[in-house]
Amino acid sequence: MQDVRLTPTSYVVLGLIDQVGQATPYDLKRLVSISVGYFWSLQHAQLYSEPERLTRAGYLTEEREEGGRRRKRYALTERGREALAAWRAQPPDDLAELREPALLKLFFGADRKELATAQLEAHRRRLAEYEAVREQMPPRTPEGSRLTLEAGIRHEHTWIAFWREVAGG
Amino acid sequence: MQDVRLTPTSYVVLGLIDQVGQATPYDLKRLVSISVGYFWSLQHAQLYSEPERLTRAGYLTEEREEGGRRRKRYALTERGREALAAWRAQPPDDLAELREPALLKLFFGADRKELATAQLEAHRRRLAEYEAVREQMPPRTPEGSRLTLEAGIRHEHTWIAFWREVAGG
DNA sequence: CCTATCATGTAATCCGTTACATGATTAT
DNA sequence: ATAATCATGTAACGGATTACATGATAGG
Repeated sequence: MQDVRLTPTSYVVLGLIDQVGQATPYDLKRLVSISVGYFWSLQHAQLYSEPERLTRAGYLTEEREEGGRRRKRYALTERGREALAAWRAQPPDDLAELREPALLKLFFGADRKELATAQLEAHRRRLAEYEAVREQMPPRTPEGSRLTLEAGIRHEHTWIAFWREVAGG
Repeated sequence: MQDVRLTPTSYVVLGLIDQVGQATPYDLKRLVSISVGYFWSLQHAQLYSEPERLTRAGYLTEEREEGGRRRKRYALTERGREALAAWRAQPPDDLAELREPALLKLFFGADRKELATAQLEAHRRRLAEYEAVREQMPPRTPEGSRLTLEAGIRHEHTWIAFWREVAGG
């Protein structure tokens, strides 16, 4: 059993498997795309390699389906559950940075009007998607989903106001 | 001369060298820390490796100081200037994701009150820093700096409002 | 039927982070 | 003087992205 560093990716995998009990990499892919993927997306290839890593380190068990596609199906071990709980209870790490490519362009002298117009449209589209998701949220959606989506929506509003001013100035 | 993919890191290096004419890795480190570093920070080691990469691909020239520390000093080539201009003119890539670790914790069931309190304090501190920078901005600061800082400040406000409600609900 | 897209997975590459180092200044 | 921090750089590692592959399903 080998030591690995637990990254945010690790906790996404652990957290999702915790929510659903067990999952194949493809299950994880779909789960990510309808949940945390809105603010923290992952490449599908990582949903194959990351569970392997976590299994090597004793956080997950792996069992292969007999016959058919012989999928690998993962579940939490006790160690995995503990790691997840410890992470949840820890004070959060450093704050995220904006890391917005468009801001880099703005900083390095791109045409403001053009840039702002393109950004405005992209953010409006994204806001519309988020709002559509919110409308269709079933009644008993967990608070975590609801709140993270809410955070996303607010940031979209902030971006829209920002780029509108940049475009208009 | 070797092909390399140009990443955001590449454009930070190209953009900064474009602004100052020429720079050593250590110059770049300081430049980043007082400019784009507020929303797009880089490890100092990358400011050694990235210019090498860019030089291998013909975007920069490298010359070594004689004597002393024999620092490497980089400057843009024509190809580098063109690449930077092309990037500036391109429509922006995909929008950034929030990728906020605290949101992951919220999503996966961390204690809302505790989490929100910690985040509130961290964001308040960061907002104060940004505002201090804004106060001390010299008169003729380029619009790019001013606007990107403004974007940062607004997002901090958004976060503060969000976490305040999460804490209060 | 044939083609496009979805489902599912592995392998290779490489950028970014972390660890390691050491000479020069500054502070006490 | 000595410790601490700044200045400056290299090397190793590993997580994340990209490329490569192929069987299944659905649409036209």
